[in-house]
Amino acid sequence: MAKKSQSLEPERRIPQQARAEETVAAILEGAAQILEAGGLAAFTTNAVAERAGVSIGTLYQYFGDKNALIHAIAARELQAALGRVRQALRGEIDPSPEGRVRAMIRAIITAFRGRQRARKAVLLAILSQGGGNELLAPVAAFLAEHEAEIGRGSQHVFVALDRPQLFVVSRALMGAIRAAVLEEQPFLRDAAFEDELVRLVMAYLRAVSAAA
Amino acid sequence: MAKKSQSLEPERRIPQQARAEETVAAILEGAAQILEAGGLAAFTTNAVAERAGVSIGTLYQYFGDKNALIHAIAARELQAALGRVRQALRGEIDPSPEGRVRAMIRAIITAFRGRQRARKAVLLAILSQGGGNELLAPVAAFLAEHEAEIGRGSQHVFVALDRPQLFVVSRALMGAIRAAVLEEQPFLRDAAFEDELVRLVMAYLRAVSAAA
Amino acid sequence: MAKKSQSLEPERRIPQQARAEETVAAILEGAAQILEAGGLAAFTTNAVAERAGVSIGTLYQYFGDKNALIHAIAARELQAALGRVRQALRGEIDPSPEGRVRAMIRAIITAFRGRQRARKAVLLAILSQGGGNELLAPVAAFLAEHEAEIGRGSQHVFVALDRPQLFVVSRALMGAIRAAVLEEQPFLRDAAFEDELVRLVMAYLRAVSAAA
Amino acid sequence: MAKKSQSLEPERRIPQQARAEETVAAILEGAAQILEAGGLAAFTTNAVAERAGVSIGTLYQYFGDKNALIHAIAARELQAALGRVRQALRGEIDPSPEGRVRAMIRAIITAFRGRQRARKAVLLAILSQGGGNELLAPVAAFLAEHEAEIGRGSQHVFVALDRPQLFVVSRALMGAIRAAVLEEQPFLRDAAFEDELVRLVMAYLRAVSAAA
DNA sequence: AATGAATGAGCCTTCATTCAT
DNA sequence: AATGAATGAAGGCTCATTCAT
Repeated sequence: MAKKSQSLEPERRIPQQARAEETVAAILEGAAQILEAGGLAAFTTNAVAERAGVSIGTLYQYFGDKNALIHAIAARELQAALGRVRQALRGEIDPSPEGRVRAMIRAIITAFRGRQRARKAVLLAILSQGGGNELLAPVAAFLAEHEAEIGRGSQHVFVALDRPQLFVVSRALMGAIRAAVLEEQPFLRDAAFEDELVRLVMAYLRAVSAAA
Repeated sequence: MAKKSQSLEPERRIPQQARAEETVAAILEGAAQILEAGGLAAFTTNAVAERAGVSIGTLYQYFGDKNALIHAIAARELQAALGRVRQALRGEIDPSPEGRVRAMIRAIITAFRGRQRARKAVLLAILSQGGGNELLAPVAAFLAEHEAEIGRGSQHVFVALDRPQLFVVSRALMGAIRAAVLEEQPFLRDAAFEDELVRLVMAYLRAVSAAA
Repeated sequence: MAKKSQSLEPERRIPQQARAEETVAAILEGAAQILEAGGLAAFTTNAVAERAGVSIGTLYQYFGDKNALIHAIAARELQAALGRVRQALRGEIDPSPEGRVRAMIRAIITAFRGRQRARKAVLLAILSQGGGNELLAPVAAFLAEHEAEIGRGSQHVFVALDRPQLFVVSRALMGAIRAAVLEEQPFLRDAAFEDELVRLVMAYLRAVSAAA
Repeated sequence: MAKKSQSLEPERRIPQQARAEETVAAILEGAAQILEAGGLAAFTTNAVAERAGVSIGTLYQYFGDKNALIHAIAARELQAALGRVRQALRGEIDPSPEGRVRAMIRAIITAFRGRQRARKAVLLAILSQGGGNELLAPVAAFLAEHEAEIGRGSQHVFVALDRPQLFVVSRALMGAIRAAVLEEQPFLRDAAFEDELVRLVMAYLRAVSAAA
């Protein structure tokens, strides 16, 4: 794989017309489909272009190289996932801390369902080029933001977490979910899995607050 | 047409002479070095052979295909890592459950130093072909063995964990450590980080045992 | 892993531009030249591409694999040979059955001159993969067509031949010619040789029709 | 394939001891088995050595290169075939010309049964290197010898065939049989096939003698 | 803006052959 | 005589990328 561009955004040509945006969207969608259907092995620029119904030349008009394309889908998938989490958190009712934690975990797990292969492939591709860091930032930010929310409120069970503590919970939680995705664990959909994740987070939060 | 091999062991020829064993060792070492130096992208059979100071034909005499080679290093690296953890656990004194947990976590963190890229690359390669399951056996064995140890003793705080629970703790713990490594977090060496990990695991274990 | 193709026609891409058709023609011609010059041993995809003045990638754009290429030249050579036979049959005058048989035999012998090595190589290649059957269709069609012609006319000496009989005459005839060619027999050009072949075929046809 | 030796006989070392002869026999038998089982594609020197239960080095002690090995089996197979034909001709009873012809044809067909793949592979290999001529000598000799026999006797239906005539019948006959073998025609075992061959030869012989 | 034919570096793999033991 | 580990030239094939139209 050539290493030329690291940018998350298309670089060659910034779409300025409606048609161009459609083209970019088609390419991105085609890429996601290829990934979902055949994994990273089937993910060739030619295959993506064909699936997108676009010529290979056009693809290169919007994505400087294969890398740029991968980063673009990664970003797209990530945004979509975060959006779904945010969405899922909107409707939540149970205001207890555990209720909130569970809501968040469920939202995340849910966000990770569907197009699992594509997600896995993207993850793998990103990781294999050491470009993962940029993508973690939004996740961390999201967690921090909602962690804060959880700590707030009348019940206020939790003290605020410091940096390392925030790091540990968030990465531990994501680590478990990510592993389930990457290893294609069947219990990803089980209620028991969700329960254990809730237990993990809650136990940690309580322990931290007890120590304070 | 090539006949694909999935075995962890070299398949083509089982070394019968001293020279042959040296050759296999050289290839494995060469492979690890290439991986460490250039990651998966640089990992070509020709490069490995050259680094190992062996002809490409010789490499294929012992490893049916590129895959077999990757599996072999994966197994080797894994054994080495587990060995280092085991080693680190030997010297431990504090017999309390928390002492044991801390010892293990410290051992793992320690084991994660050196040849990180190679380890990462191997992991990626294995994961990207879905062939990882076979490699889990030794890990499971190791965990079972030490879980038993941990659960032993007068205090006996913990009940045995079931499959999903084991998955959650282990992956959460590894997820946090891995993230710290990959993101090159400075607090990787801090005692505070270790403390939080211990807190996480202990809190979870207590919560599980309390629920039982 | 490559996906094997058995089709007689280029499969990868059906030429849609004039340039593409030229390219395919160039490849086919290059392949025939390589075969003629160096036989099957020299027939490597790289050599063909180079001789054709085309990149190896381009070759594979039109021929899924080496096999597809061989089948394509085989089909081409066969068509050409049949064409020459057909051509040679045009000018014939003597309308008697023997006259027709002789015309055909002479046409075949004539058709066997030039690019002999290429023809031989193609034949060998096809046979060595057992894929020859598909190529028999045109030959069968040709024979049927001309057999009908021969059987026509007032004299109507011949009954239609059944499958084994057709096989026997055609292969016997071709066997004798082929042997003469391969062994480079000097009498290949003698009228006497042609006479004997005619005698062989006529005698057989008469025997069959007498038995019916 | 390297082109070094064209000799029919092992060249490196002429077996002078019983053990050596056994070794050569084992290699030849192994080669025939490999050919029968996997065709020309599976016929690698290493595979032959292994099947023969001999080291690759030993194989090269007796056969200078792969070619020499192929020629050796070809010669062996040919001798065996001729032997079987001779054998089959011994017991023949029907002394009529047609009886003799049929006996010979049946003997030849019979000789071609069994190990068809090996025979085919050998034939192909020989032909593809243009080295076939040397192998024809024994066949020609055999045919001449027996042709004479057939023409002899009280009934004496046939005049002696001249060179081109002998060539035509023999090659036509062999051509039909060879084609049936190479194309793996199922009717190779049918009585009808034999009948047609007999008809072909007899018709030709009668035509020649009638003309004389 | 788009097309798609063309490119070619380079990968994986095979297998005939050698030679030290 | 025999062994078998080692060799390495060479072949088939892929795929990211370019550029003339």
